[in-house]
Amino acid sequence: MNDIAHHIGRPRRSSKRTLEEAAAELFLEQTYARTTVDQIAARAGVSRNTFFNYFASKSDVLWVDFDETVERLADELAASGAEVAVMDAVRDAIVRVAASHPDDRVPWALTQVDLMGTRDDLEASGLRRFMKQCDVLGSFVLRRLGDSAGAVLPQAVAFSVIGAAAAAAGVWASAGIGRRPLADYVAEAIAPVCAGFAAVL
Amino acid sequence: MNDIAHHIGRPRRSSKRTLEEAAAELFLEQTYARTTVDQIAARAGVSRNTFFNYFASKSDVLWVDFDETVERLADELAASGAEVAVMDAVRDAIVRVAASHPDDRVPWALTQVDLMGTRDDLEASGLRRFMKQCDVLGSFVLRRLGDSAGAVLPQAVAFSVIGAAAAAAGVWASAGIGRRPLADYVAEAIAPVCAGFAAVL
DNA sequence: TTGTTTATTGGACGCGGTCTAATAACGATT
DNA sequence: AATCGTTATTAGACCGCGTCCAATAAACAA
Repeated sequence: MNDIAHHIGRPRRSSKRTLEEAAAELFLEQTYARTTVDQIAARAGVSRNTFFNYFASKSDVLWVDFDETVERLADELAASGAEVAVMDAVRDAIVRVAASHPDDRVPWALTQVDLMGTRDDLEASGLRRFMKQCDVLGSFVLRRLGDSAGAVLPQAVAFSVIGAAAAAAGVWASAGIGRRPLADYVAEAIAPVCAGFAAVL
Repeated sequence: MNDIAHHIGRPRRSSKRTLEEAAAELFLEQTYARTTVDQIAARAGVSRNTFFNYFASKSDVLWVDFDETVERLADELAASGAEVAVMDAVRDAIVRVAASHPDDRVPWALTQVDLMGTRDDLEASGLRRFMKQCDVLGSFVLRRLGDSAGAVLPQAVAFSVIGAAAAAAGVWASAGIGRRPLADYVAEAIAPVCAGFAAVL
């Protein structure tokens, strides 16, 4: 994952960051849809196949910032003690993850959605990440509650809380310069959801 | 949209239903991922281009049932009177839409997700529908609340409620034979979310 | 020098999706 | 019956994403 520590074998010629920056330039010039993988690779000075060596798909380059911060959700959840109520643990973990996101890094995916009507693979990559977070959160809630809550509620918690957080991220991204920190938006969005579930769990 | 009433021009040789049934057979035989558009068209007795004449994309064939029922959400929302509280209107509208769904029709999209790890375009089509419902619901909440609720809450309502409903649909789909009606799952999932927002709006 | 490991590269392929132009099948008009 | 307008189907070409494989290049180690 890191760019350092390659003691053996041929050294890397490029990096995720390099490719992301090359892609970012092209996205600004001609939008995401009109930018081909060949162009990104060419501007980064590597071949097309090398691009796929760093990213599994073209759209993955839109989510590097997002992926880096949201990877920590599982850790934050695991770090919560069993004495704190489930929904409080959920809310605090998500807000902490949001707070750890650098204020100036807006994932490209969120800006390009507004720019043009959300292309296919962009949506694919978005839902993949959405579902992944739901998996993480849903299994946590299921562990904490056991079978007592039935099959629906844990899933409902996961989908609605992550959904509210996604909505907050969207508003945050489109708020432009002068926006408040991401964690503020997220906290406002998920607090009612968590409160609602806390009342029935 | 309907298959009838083509008084002028060349009559249609196929229909969405025909193509969907041809696709369903192939999906059962070899899963969604391993089925090509050419195969679907061939089994339905038409050319590949004709398929795209009925569906905008391969994955759209997975959602015909879903699309048909969920198209009514906007109407249900519009039919609600201004005297009923916002979140009550939202909850009732969604439950009514869910109740109108025939119990035996499980959208292919929901079954194929379990079957194999959710292919790209399947996810793309899923998020497209998710976002569309969020648009419908979000603009309704915005109309009802005006600017008083800020920018985040209406979006948060839309995303979390639709998210909860999607979770319910997923549980419903994977519950197999003997499951309760879809509306039961949906009502259980979205009630806490609606209650949570009702407390702060 | 030789071997090992890893990264890069080129080339080919399949598939989804778009586009255009040609054609086929209908009703209506003359 | 011949013609016209309308709509559906079709063939064909094209682009771009993503995958696969074999060849090569660049490092280190023995």
